[in-house]
Amino acid sequence: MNIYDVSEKAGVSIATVSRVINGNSNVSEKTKQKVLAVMEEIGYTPNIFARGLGLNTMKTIGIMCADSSDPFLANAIFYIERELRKNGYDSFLCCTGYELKNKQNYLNLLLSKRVDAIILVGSQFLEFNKIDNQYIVEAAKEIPIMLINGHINKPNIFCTLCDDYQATYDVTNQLLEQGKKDILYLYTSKSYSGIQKLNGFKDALKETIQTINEDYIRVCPSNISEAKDLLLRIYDSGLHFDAILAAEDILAVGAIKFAKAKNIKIPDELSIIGYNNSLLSVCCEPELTSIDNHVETLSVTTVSSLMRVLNGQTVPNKTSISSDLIRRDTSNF
Amino acid sequence: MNIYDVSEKAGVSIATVSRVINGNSNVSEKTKQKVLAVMEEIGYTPNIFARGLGLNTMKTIGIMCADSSDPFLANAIFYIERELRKNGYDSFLCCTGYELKNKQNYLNLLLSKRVDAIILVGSQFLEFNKIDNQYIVEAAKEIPIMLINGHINKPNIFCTLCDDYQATYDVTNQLLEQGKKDILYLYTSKSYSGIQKLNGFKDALKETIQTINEDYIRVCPSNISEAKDLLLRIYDSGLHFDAILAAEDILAVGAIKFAKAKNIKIPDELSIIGYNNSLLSVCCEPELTSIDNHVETLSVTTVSSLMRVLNGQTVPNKTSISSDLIRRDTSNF
DNA sequence: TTGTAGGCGTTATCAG
DNA sequence: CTGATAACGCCTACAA
Repeated sequence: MNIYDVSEKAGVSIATVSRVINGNSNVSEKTKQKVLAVMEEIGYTPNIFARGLGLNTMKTIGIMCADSSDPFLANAIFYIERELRKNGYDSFLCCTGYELKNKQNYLNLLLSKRVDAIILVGSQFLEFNKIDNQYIVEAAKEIPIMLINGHINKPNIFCTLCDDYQATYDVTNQLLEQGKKDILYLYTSKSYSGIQKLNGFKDALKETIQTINEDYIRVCPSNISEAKDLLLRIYDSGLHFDAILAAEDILAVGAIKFAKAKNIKIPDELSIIGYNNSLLSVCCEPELTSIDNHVETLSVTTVSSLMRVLNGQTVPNKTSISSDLIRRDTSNF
Repeated sequence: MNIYDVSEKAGVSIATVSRVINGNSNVSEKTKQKVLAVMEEIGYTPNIFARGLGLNTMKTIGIMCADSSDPFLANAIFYIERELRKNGYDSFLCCTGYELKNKQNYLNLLLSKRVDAIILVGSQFLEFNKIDNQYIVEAAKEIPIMLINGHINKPNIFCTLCDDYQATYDVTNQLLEQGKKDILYLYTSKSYSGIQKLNGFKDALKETIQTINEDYIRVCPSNISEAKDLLLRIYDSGLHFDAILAAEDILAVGAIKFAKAKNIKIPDELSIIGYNNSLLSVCCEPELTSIDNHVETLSVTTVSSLMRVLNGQTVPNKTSISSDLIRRDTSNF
């Protein structure tokens, strides 16, 4: 079942068969049909390795994400994969986890598999320490690297991101306008977009209140009950807060659970804002006001940029998309 | 940067270099070190295509799932990918969507990529009509096919599944023992496991009540508000029910929303049971009693079976895992 | 329009 | 322990 078998059965040379396969050059309609018929008959499929060997491409894109069970990432993967396939590309998926060492290993692995490009999904790939991102810059010397929700301004790296800074900046201002005085900010990591979100919050605060009390800025693992417990502790410590801005929906759900436990009225006594507008936000009670960062648009844009890159067209280093606030029942606006 | 460059620099033949790469045969420690040093120096990486061409394997497994944004499937993918990598295998991911035609296309595509095996994740791959599954049987003539939550008894197909029948059978009995008389069953599809679940429910009912009223068995799209609306309509039509058994957590969440809307007390007036024990089940209020089908175990078992298959060991056609009921606040048990 | 032959980078089988 | 050399299956000049 290789090209020789086909050529023999069809009574032509392998070159002709190859031409037919690739819809290339000029082959007479008659021989073309004959070859096609034979291929159909013996169920021939081109060997991808042999093909790749000569062409050095497999029409395959590597996708890296920290954790495909994270709803945001899972959605992104779904859309990316779909778009890629529309363009005739397949994808290799790597779930790297959160450790730098593993991220580096997986990236090298992808490189060694000779993928045509790599998409890094999620800001988890931007380390706080710039030197730790060097491995990405190095990889970009070989193949294009696409970043979703991260930014590195280096050759052959292309970033698509949601304007997280503006999103938290705006919503914080809305909260302040409502008369909320003590906004608690909950986040899970100081990834690239984590920092953007935090800065948006801080800057809005600075403009109105001038000072920032670091007690109102808290880290928390990405887990409902941990978030609830943390808030319980903060509450019992006597710190007063009348709004919670969470960098992830799951933390906001934890906040709702906390309010239930303490019989605090949402949204009058406590407003809660989530981030990602994920399934969780309509699952909880009351339903969560959440910032929608447009995963689908982010994914589609990334892939279409990539296609342009692969076609040798020029693409900007950074493409930014604005986010929207989806109003539900945990806020007064 | 190929094997010739290395051999030249190291002053040995390519055969020796190849031996070093593969940690094969006997190479003198001295030459080995020399070769290793050169490889390091010029940053040599073996070309996977050339390797694949000779070996006709790429140490790569194809994974197919209908929709990676489905929480259950996303989790499964995460675990499978992790286990595969532990065993030195990479994975190709395909999100096929729900149409048969696409499933067939993707499977062929995977086949043409020369993957070493294919894992079909989720019972969405078992069509109601047996003939429609023939494409899977055909594929199994080429490479091993692993099924998660589906069953086909044919050569080279290996199935790992959760005992969904027993799960719904047991929980229905528990509901009946609690004195619940009118249990509404909500499901999204008559996939393989969909049928198992439904049969478990029906059989438990038959044993106790003898007759089954088909009005109590309803299809519903996998969507919170659609589930809620459907229940609202059923309720308004005057049909009485005091328990809801949902084939998916998301439908159960819709049921909770319905109860809230109508001010029905959970669990006393209405018990609700979900399925999958997903993140949703702890996100809603009250938290959902749900059947845990052990995604992780399912995934781990599948991969370890696959490894045995690839090593030529014998593996049973079917491996079944029991599920557990996770008791939370929407039931009285 | 068609065929021949060389090359892509490895691995494996022989000899030495 | 090491080195030639023949596959592996396809693509693509170049020739006819």
